[in-house]
Amino acid sequence: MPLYRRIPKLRGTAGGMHAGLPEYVPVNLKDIAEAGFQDGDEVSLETLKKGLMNPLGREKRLPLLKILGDRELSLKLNFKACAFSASAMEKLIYVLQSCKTIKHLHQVQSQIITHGLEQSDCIVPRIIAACGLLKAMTYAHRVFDKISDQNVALWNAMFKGYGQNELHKEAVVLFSKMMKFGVMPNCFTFPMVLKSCVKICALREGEEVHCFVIKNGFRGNLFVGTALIELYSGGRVIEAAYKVFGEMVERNVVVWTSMINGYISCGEIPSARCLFNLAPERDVILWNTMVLGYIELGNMVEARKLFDQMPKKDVISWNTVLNGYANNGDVEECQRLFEEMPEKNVFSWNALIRSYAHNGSFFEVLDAFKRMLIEERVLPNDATLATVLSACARLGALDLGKWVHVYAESNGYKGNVYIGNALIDMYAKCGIIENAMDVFKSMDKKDLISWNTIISGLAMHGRGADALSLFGEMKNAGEMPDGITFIGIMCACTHMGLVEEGLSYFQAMTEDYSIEPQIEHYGCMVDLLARAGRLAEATDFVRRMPMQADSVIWGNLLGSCRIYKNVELAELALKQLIELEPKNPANFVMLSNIYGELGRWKDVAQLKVAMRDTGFKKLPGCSLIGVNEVVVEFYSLDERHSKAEEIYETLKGLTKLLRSSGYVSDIQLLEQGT
DNA sequence: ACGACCCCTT
Repeated sequence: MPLYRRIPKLRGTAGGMHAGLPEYVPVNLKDIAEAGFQDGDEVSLETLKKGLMNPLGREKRLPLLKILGDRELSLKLNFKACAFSASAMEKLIYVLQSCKTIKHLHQVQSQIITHGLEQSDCIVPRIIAACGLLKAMTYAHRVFDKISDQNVALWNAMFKGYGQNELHKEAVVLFSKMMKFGVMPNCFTFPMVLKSCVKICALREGEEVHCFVIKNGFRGNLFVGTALIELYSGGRVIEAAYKVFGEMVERNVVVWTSMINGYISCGEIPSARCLFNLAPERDVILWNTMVLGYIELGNMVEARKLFDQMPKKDVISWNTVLNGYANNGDVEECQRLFEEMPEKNVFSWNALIRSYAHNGSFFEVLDAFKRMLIEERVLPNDATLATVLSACARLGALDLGKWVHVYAESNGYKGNVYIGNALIDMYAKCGIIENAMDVFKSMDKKDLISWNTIISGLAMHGRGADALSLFGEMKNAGEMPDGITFIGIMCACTHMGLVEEGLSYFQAMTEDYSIEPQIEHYGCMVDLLARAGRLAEATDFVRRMPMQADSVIWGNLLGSCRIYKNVELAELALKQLIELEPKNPANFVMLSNIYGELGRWKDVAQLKVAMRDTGFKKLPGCSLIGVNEVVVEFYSLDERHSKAEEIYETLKGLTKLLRSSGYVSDIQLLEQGT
């Protein structure tokens, strides 16, 4: 027990070796100091007793007095050697828990060692826990290995740390080591290890753990049972999960919830609902689970019906349905529900904002965000800022984006990967690739998305060489590229006209990285070839694709046909496009432009008729620019802006300026040619 | 000393 220290540490002049004195004596340095004693004082036991009794005779001190009894001892107080009582131990534990850096932890550890507590059952698990919070599990393992008597609590602390840090594989490996050493797990061990098995889809290992559970008689435990149900549900062996559920003698609402959740995640909603109806007790979490089940299977109507039936709703219930509407694109219902909510938290705001973003209503995203800031009841979190930044990216709202950047940094979101990634994207899309690069470089933790975002950002800005060199750095950093990475890479090659390189990256993607090319990749390759003028090869690529080319591919091909004035292929592309999207007049416009550029006015006229027959008008292209912190949208020949006249005057001036410096537009070329 | 079920992101 930590309360007791060996007597020699509290050196008494009359000797701690006094016959009959218990080997361990509780001491409390703080109390002794508080009672006015000082280091080096020689006191009789009687005095000490009186001093300690004096202030209020707190119960904590009584054991000391009891054990020391009435012996006539004279003690020389040695504060340094004198050790830790409960309160000092608590202090030490508190310090351990509040370690902010690994350096700090080392300092506390040296304290621990000075006091000879480095093997203490009470302290070591806390050290491991502190390592877990500091994401230093390798170090934790070193500490763990140095402990001679590893009890279950220590093992459990390791499992917990691994779980917290997503080191599930390590947890599972450690468990097999534990079994090999013959250490007896307890009821806390199994749920943690099983959870790690679920996380890494280690069903087989999980089954082995299940065997140990049975062997050690833990299968009646509610926590263990819940974990087993989750193991089998996660492994899509719902029958096995149900077997565990059925064999449990005692089931609480958590067990029922896990089982129902298992059916839901296996897509068996009728079974889930059946169990839901049978459940002897339904708490708000079970209701929420069932509502979410319907939502996940796309049944918003049933979800809403259940939601309306709920006897008690918490903020999560509301958010669940809110998110359902947000993800299903029902902005109106989402909005309505949001206003009705009795209590809103940051998730509620995020759902509303995301529903706008999902719907492409980016101005509303910004408005909702501003409203959130003004109302001040709920602070935005990293998810909020990431969504807002992506809206800024879409709108080109650089000023607000910059503002969010400053806000994020002054609110401690500096190390957040989501925000970092969103910032890279925002700056790239707003045209400031240097800032995107700065953000990228400043991130001390980067993930795959950070690399993908900066690579495609550079590619889009025509900085293909930088994109490709970053791809090299990415590999050096040990980050595994995925399909998205290669889209960026191929895009970079396309921009630089590096056809052969592009083709070889495409090959490497499948051969070296075993990434199965998606339609986007084929599209990139078609684009790569077509833009380089190798239209025949591009067409060939389209033919050899394992899937049907979509409108994007044909559209891009049509675009290249315009540049290289290949009418036959353009007509073929248009034919495909009309089949794929008969309602999109933009396709006609493209071919019509090609005819026009070649002076085939008869064909242009014919196409116009065909286009009119479709009955659809081409939506004019829309541009968005940020002016004085406000984003303005305008169309071709748009006169809605209050300063339209001024704008067009400026534009005219700009065009004049461009011409005087030798710029010739396509239209003029056309005029000259005919 | 240690534990389970529901809402959030690029």
